[in-house]
Amino acid sequence: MKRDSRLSSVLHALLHMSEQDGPVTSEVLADCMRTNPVVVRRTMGLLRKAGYVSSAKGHAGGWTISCDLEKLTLRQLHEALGEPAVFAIGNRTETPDCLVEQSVNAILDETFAEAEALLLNRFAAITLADLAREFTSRHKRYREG
Amino acid sequence: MKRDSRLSSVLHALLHMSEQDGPVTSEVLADCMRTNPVVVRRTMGLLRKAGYVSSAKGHAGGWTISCDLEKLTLRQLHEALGEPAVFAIGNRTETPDCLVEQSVNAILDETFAEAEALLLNRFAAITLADLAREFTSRHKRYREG
DNA sequence: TTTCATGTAACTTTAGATATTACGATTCCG
DNA sequence: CGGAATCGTAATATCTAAAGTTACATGAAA
Repeated sequence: MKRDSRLSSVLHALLHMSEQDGPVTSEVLADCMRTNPVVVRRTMGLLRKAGYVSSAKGHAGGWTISCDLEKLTLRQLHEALGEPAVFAIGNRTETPDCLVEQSVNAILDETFAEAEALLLNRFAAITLADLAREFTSRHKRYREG
Repeated sequence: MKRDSRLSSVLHALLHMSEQDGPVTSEVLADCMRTNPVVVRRTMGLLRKAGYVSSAKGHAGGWTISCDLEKLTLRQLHEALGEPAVFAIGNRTETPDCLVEQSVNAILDETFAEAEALLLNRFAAITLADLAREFTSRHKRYREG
């Protein structure tokens, strides 16, 4: 399976936007993320629907953050992206007739659910502002050698 | 992405084998798992390399469990399968030049690593014998209505 | 009214899992 | 021995979901 990298993408985009005064165009974001403007619009469009960014057409148009980065969490972004499947491992059949397979599914489902809950809780505890601070300190270390 | 369902498959296969006296052929396993005998051989072959099952050719050949199910854990099976990627979500680029993306990757990697560690610890705590008992009680409930 | 943007549908490409085909090697039975 | 049963495995095809691309419509600003 190809991995879904949209969460990673939007984090990258939001941080770049947060360092910018005016709106940032899809083309600029696409360039810095080495992808296509249409892909950027598609993905950022989901964040717009959730109210985290806004977009403007025409001259001096582009994307702008429209929420408080101290309050925006990775979990909210994951939800805005439609809560894509977290795991690349799963059951062969979701509703098997075979009782053996039902037992296997039951145990695996329970285990994956626990791990997913942990992940989502961690996501809920990380704000974009946290990420911005992590970047600032990384950038400082980089400048200092 | 298509999810990797081999762990689920081998658990299913091993439980069926454990209820059988003699060896079980790839064809029988394939039938009950609704897949192809070649797929069964390919996957079971990995367990054979790890020493958990053995295979015999010719008449009355097939697959046999060659370890103690009380000691065989889901984690060992996951390892025998080559430790496939656990997550369907990931970084856009693994070694980005962009410092912003490096920060994003660092935080995501850390978070995914925690969730993966939890999952693997849970896997290490579940034996095939546990699964067999879960099946027995499920089967009992089923027979009783 | 031209240019710069987004919005979005339709289609193509790509990566990875799974399935299939084909054939070789080995073992057992008669 | 000869044939059927069975695994071993390489090569190829299929399927699925993510990502990329093309095309064109819409709207805003100079």
